[in-house]
Amino acid sequence: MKAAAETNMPRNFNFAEAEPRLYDWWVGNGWFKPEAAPSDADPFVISMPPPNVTGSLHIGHALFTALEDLMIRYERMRGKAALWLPGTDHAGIATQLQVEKMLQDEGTSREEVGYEEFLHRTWQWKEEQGGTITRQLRRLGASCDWDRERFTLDDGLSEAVAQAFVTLWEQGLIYRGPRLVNWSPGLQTAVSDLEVESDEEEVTLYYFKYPVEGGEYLPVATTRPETILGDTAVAVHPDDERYNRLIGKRAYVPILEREIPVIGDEYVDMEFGTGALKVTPGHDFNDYDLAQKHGLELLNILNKDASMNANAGKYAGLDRFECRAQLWRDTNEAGLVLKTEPYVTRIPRSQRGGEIIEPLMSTQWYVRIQPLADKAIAAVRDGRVRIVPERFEKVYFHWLENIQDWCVSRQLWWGHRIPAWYREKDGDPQGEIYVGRVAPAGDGWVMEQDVLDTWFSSGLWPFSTLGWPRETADMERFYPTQVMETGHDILFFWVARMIMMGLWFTDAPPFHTVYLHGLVRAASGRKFSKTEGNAIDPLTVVDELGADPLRFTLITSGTPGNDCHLDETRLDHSFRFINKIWQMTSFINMNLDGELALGLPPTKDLDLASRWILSRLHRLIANAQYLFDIYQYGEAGNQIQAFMWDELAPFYLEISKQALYQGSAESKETARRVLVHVQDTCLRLLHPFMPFITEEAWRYLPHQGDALVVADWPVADQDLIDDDVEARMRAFLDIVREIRNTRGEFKVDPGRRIHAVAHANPATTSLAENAHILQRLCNVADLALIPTDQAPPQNAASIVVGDISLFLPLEGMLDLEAECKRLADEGAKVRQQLSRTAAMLSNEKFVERAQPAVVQRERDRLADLEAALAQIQERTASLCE
RNA sequence: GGGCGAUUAGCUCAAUUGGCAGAGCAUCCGGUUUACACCUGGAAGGUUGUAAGUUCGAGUCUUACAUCGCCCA
Repeated sequence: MKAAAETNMPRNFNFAEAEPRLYDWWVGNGWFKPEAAPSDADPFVISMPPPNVTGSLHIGHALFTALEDLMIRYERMRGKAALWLPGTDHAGIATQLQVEKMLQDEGTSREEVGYEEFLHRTWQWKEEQGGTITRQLRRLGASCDWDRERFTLDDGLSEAVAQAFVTLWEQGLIYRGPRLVNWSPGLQTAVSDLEVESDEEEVTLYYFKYPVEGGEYLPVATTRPETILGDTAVAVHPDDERYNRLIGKRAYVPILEREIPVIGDEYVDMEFGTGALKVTPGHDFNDYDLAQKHGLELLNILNKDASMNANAGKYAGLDRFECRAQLWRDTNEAGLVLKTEPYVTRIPRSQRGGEIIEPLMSTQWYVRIQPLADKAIAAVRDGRVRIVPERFEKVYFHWLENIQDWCVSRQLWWGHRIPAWYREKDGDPQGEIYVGRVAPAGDGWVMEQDVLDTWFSSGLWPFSTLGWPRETADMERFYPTQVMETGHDILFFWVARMIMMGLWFTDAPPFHTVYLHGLVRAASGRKFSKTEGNAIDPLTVVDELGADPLRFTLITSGTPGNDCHLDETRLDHSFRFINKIWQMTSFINMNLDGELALGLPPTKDLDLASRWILSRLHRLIANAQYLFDIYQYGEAGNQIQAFMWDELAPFYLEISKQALYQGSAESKETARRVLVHVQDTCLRLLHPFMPFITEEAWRYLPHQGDALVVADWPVADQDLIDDDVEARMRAFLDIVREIRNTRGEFKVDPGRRIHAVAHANPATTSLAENAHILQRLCNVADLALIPTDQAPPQNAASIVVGDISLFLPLEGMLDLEAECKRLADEGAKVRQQLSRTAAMLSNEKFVERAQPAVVQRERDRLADLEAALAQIQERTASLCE
């Protein structure tokens, strides 16, 4: 099989021109679709964790895109029917806020325009603005099957959500009822535990007297004085001798003078604060539990906007913080204030918006999650689902084992409306509840206003996107999927819920592997944020450097699961690597001559350097494969880069010039075939990392097949891996480095050709046969072999590497004194290494217990060092004594 | 309070079952030799956070401690 490459390769890679062109070409040929593979190919599926439809690309998106695209492109090249299914989620709160802001700018509001119009406007917004992020993913080269793109509010996915909800209801796993929830006063909706972030903040701790009957009082401390108004008990520890005589007596809520009991409970920590605890069951989760236990009254003092309600007496109507200030002044006037002091505690804030969340009684829908969690625990426990890195399994177990029922209702308009209807019964407008896919027959039914948590639909994503609950061909072929790749920060939000829902509804784990990446931070270690101005904008990088450097840098900058501090200088380096790849390809391309036979010549026809580079290459393939198998993509990328930049380019390409410029027709042909094989293989290995440059460069190498994107992934040929060849070549390259150093030391003009002389032995003979290596790499014109009994030239520098000893006649340049010092230094270095190696080998336990290969390696080294030392000593004797 | 991670060159990070600690950037010295100045030859830079332990051998395994970060309560 022969093939010719395209000619007239441009001097540089024009990424700005090539990236969109190649992307359209790939899409146009349908190569991103699983149907591009044979119909009997094994599927490999990743469902993209759907980015927020309101979002625009940030560095975290770029990282997940780089990683998922890498996996997909790799498996595609391995012949799988690769499907990367993209989409976005409707992001209930975020989207609603976006549209509400728009309405506000127009001088109107959600309430004013009404439900129907609001939804209309939101869909309109989604159609116009919602494609931003997916357009941006394309710029990164994401090889998604866009024909299968989904949105969580699509008809099909909405059907899946309704189906799931109704099923859970029928199974008795959904209930509705009044509970204390995390309430967002600004958004006026309940949010789940996961959407609340509690960080330590400096606040004030207020100490005051709680009046108790008989003129006594209990000292109590609180960070939220306004909640005093909702107190329904004061608690002390039964063993607390300071206070326990007061248990059973009546206390009086300050200002309101409402009567409440003093109770005893071991829950109270005697050491903490004053040792007495005010109990506010309506606005504190712990107090709520305590109240349940003691049958205490539950009092709500807040309106939905966190202003005080009628239960707050004269404070009704005040904002919660105004009330706090006012009440404290009044308490002071009443002579009940003890003191205030600064205090650090965790304040619950909304993940979106940052306002302080209030525990508030309200009626919500809940999923009884434990049965689902149990299945999800078992699936990871028994290995049906594997989490990479493994340590996150502990985090996963801990969360699922302590999981609370999931509040799934949200008081929003944008989202999946809960498929429930109410009808008046016995005077209660919600006396009768119906849950089902369609409205119940009969009059008087009113549909539930609340929508479901966005994450409820995300949990169904791996299968709802494939058509579930319908039995579609995609569902049949592509489910379960293979890998879920996402950030470790959303292990609970997405991954755990997907596993729970997947197991529950499809009886299969939705994927067999969870790969978690870390967070990308600025080099300073701070989290990226626009306000701090330390954000690296991926689109700016793509504009300036192209998508490939960004992708390569992101993947090679860290290790799985660990956060990484992105260093911008690495972006420049990756950019230069791309130029390097281009120039290497260009060199090969310009040395082609029409059609070239593909594949390698027989090994016996290859010279040492060619066998060396092929051995190195196939060792690299084997290493890369190993690293891919254990998800160490970053290290694989670094190794490929190191091979190309540090071995292929500076050594083999240079050496091959001998054949290309001065060789026979056969040796030219051989060199071309080796070069093309090596470069072609490197481009294949790099394609999942850097799709654009590799695809474009590949056109300029003779090849078979339509495109690199659908070319075969390299497989290591063990027969080409040759330890002896590598060892010999390594010695020769050491010689080269020594000669370069020596030339530098004696200030030999780099352009000046020099000669070398050596005593003939098998090693030097081999080197003499490969003298073109010395010519090309250190400008040594020839290597003359002399009989061992002939004295070497005196005015010469000595190069000693193992059993090879070379003399460089440097008449007029050699400084005898300097040369003797050099020899002495060299001798000292060798002696030092020699003593270290000798010490190891004289350790009986080492020889006895270390792996034989390790011992042998040390023995070989000892022999080499001894030979080198002998040469140095001999030379020193003849030259310097 | 519980759990997890990190601590390696000035900075950002690597290091495949334990086997002579590496790279990029920065620094210093040198090169416009026909693939590449988006290049290239060389140099310097380390008690791998501390202290013990296991082992012939520890950045890697064990224990304790310190500092930083994250998650959960």
